[in-house]
Amino acid sequence: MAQNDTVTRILDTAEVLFAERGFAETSLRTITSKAKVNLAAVNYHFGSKKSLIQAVFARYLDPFTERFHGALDELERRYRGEAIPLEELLETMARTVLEVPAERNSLKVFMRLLGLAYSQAQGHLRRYIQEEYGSVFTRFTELIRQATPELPDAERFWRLHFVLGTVIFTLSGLDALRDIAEKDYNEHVTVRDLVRRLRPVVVAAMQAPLPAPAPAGVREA
Amino acid sequence: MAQNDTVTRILDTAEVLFAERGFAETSLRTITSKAKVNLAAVNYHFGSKKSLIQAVFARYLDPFTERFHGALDELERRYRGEAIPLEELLETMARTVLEVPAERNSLKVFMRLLGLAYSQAQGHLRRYIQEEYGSVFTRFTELIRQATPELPDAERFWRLHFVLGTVIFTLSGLDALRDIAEKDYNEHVTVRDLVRRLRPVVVAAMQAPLPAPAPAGVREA
DNA sequence: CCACGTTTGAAACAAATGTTTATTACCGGA
DNA sequence: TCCGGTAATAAACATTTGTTTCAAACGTGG
Repeated sequence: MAQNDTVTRILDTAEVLFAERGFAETSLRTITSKAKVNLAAVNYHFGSKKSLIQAVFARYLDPFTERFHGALDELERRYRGEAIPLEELLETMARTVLEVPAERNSLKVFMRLLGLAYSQAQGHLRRYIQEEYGSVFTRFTELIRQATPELPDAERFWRLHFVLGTVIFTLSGLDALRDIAEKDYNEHVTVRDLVRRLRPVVVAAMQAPLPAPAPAGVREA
Repeated sequence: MAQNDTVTRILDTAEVLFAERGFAETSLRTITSKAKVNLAAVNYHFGSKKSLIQAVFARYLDPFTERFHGALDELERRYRGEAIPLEELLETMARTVLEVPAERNSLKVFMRLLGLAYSQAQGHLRRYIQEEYGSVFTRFTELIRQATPELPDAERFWRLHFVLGTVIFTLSGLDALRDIAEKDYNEHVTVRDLVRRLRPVVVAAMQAPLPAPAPAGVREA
């Protein structure tokens, strides 16, 4: 029991500090002192700081992928081979992302961590996430493909990343943006609120008219 | 001349390393050894690592703001008090962003730095950029406001950042994404090409229907 | 050519970091 | 009760970090 308590307290403290300051900017001493555990406990229970970072992500992503696979199973069952509508897919994705951390009231922490996973260098983290959780993303993009047959493959590829950029960028900079929004528009912004605002924008982006064809013969370095 | 050479070589090296690995993950020793200058040169010429980071940004943002102000002057002259169309404003922004680093073939570095400025903690950097370059952004958003009178202020604020996220995320990760796109779709992607694809998506995002009103009484931590 | 302010250089500094090492405390099963 | 391994603790370790120091080299104006 004592061991579990120490492990949990380290994870709880680490995820908050990581989300607030990033990985390199958060020392093990800051984590352990705030968590009221011994410094060596991190290396004892997790092996290294890198492993601790991965464990922080696993605690969110493991239940997420499980639920998301389940939700996609359910969708495929419901639509029996027919293409699942785009809105339905995006909605399911959003709902699952919101569900998992809601159980611990840590939605904004999870969002910020996702942002950090992309923006911070941390090659080991990207590799870990890709290897451990890449398959669910592949499955999702394949369903998106079936939902948007009118889009050329390359166009869909780029638009998915456009949209991904919107979501990740906004959520990873949420704290700073929230401060401005609160000051300028006197509006308290929750993550849920942001998702509500994101929905029509993301749909519109995916369904935007195709770009004008590329002018021929134009070369660039 | 030798002094200028040292300063320039530090800045050239630092901006590349910062863009690749982030600020905290790039040590002064890595910078100075790669730039073939003495370690103490950074503190001598810039005072501190923080100031070096700011100087890296200033080298891009100074010419950018100058050009952008000029371009906006020209637009306002052309439209003489009437609201400038949204597309025109976005087009001008895009053109200016592309122009400045194009002179040094460093678009992706510039974009990546912009992304880091948002995502990395670095409170001093955000403060510096806000104080030094906030006015040109304020001017731009005011023109955007006049171009989209149908949008509530808060909604426009968030959509601008959604769009900013799309652009910065895509262009800063251009190399990696380009590789995938080339491999999977056998398509060589230029920056111009990407801007062409971005245009309808950005416009659609700004003009998307308003989100459903927030459910009342829902609170969140 | 000299003198003086500027720049470079090698070395040292203090502080902080992740990790390891022994030692002690704990605690459930024989 | 005593033994076993597991966990917690304090201390030390080896690196790495940004910064400072001070002497040497440089170069330019008199």
